[in-house]
Amino acid sequence: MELSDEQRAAVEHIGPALVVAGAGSGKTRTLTAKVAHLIERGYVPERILAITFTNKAADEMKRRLTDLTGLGMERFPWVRTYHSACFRILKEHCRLLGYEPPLQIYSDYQQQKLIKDIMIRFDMDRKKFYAVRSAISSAKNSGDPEGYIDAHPRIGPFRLFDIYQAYEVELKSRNAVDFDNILLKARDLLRDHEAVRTDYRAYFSYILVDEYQDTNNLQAELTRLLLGNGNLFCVGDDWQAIYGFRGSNVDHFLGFQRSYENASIFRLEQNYRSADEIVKPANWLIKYNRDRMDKSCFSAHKGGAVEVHEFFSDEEEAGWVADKIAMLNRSGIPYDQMAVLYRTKFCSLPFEQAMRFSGLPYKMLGDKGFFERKEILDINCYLTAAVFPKDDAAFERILNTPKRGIGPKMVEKINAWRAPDSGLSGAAARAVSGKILSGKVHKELSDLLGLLKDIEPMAPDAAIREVMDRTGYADYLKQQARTEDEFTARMENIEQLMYAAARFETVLDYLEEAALIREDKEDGQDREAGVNLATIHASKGLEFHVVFVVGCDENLLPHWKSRDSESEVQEERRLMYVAMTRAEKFLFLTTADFRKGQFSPVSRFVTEVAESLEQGPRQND
DNA sequence: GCTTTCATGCGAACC
DNA sequence: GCATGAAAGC
Repeated sequence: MELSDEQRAAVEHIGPALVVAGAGSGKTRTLTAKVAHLIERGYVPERILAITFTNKAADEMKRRLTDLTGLGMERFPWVRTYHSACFRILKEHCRLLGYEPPLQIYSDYQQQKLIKDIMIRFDMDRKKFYAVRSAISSAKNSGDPEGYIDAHPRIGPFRLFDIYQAYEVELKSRNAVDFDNILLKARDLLRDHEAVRTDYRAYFSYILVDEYQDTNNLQAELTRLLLGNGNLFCVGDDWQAIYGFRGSNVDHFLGFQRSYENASIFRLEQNYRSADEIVKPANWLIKYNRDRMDKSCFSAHKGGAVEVHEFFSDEEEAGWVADKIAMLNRSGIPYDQMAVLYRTKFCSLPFEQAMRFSGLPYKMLGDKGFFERKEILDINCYLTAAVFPKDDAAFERILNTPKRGIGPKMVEKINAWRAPDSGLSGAAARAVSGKILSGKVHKELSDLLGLLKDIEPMAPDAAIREVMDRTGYADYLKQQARTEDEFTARMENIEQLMYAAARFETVLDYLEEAALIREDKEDGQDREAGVNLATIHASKGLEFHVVFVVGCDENLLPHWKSRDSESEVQEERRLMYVAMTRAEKFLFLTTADFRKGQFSPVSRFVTEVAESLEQGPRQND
């Protein structure tokens, strides 16, 4: 593999190191080369822990490693996300923390349901749901829930401590962990059980972490707990830290040398992606941030351009962007090499409309994850209910999906039959054997319970097929779908699910994997080429020939909620930086005076960028 | 008459 | 996707 001198120096260094890698500097390439290099030097691949930000990135890295080393994918069992690696560790030793295997992962759906139940118990306004969920999550990801709760004791008149505790007690009694608990409990395990810690420390010969700038407190602590010999290699770019809102803490990156004495710092400053005309104004912009490492990014590519355009309304802005895209496409740039990036999801609407109006193909990146789609959620709830009889959320969902004439009142009635320590499905079983229900409901319920019993020991793909056949799920989808296309798409999703599930031997194995994969979308091969519409967050790590950063209004980017805090404004500026550096050749920054019924001046970031454009050699039209 | 289903409007930050 | 109220079904 060809490497620059800077990349090579980082790859060949052994011992604690931080690689400060600018946008487009070949970060992933360096990381992969590093693992390959270690293997060449005799490190055992199975004992290398390489943490990636997403499952997709983990798969991509394994694929590259396979190409590079000739070893099979299975030789890299510890190329994983933090969540995936921690669950593996936690599962192994969960008895030490008082769990009874199998340990269940509560994904968003179950977590939501549980929090809502608890809020009803506390008689809280359901509008506070987001506040409750995010408080619980922040408390955990801070690494010190008690400390967090002391600092944020109340949600309205309610004590966060009481809600938090009620939620944790429920989770524990169901042998379940939510996503944040995967990290929190793994931390507790490694911190409090020396023997376990010593084992893992001895086992891992090298730890590598990608996107280290977006590490949260818990993840930083876990890294330290797992590190035995000081062989730590972290890669990232503090200028691109954009997940502070969900607990990421860039201080771990900035303070790396303080945390790891005698750590070496490597800088990758050459941008191989963007033209210098784009790199320069992006550098200029980021200089307005106070908290950042110094780095002088440059590019050897010339011939790019940055333009700023101001419009009266968002419709006008969107119309212009669509026209420009059509024009650029006529000049030979393929649609999928162009992207429209915006700060918040709702901004996409006028752009979608303009694209449709002009008949241009487009696709939305970071759309609903595969596992959050209704049909996938339904099927997975069937499997979950079969394997985890105590999972009320899953059972309640399938109880009346497809419609069986069992509504909320009937659920109440069934619930009255609940025995201590049994779930809703247990209550249903008692109601059936007690023969207290009307003919139709009795039959429907006993059929459902029979189905769950039958699929429990099956292979996952066979279980899915069985659910489809015996519930008439396809008919239900057909009747629900508004268009024929929607029906076909949903059925194709289920086909794909069956295909993916066939890789696993048991339903339990399959569910564990499915729960850990949240963000993976359908894979791109069968998607038609089109202009990419995405939030800036969703565009991280991607690159396009042409980029439009739209909605550069002072109330939108920076987001109005962030304006009062210096550190949040800095994060917004990094967001702008990420957006700009997605572009290879042409970058358009656009703004509208009037959007969604409100007036807003031009973003301060545009003003900052414009300063550098005036100094540069190139005039904008 | 009670329960479920259907129809409609409203709002959703980033994951 | 959720809340609401009207229509349909047991």
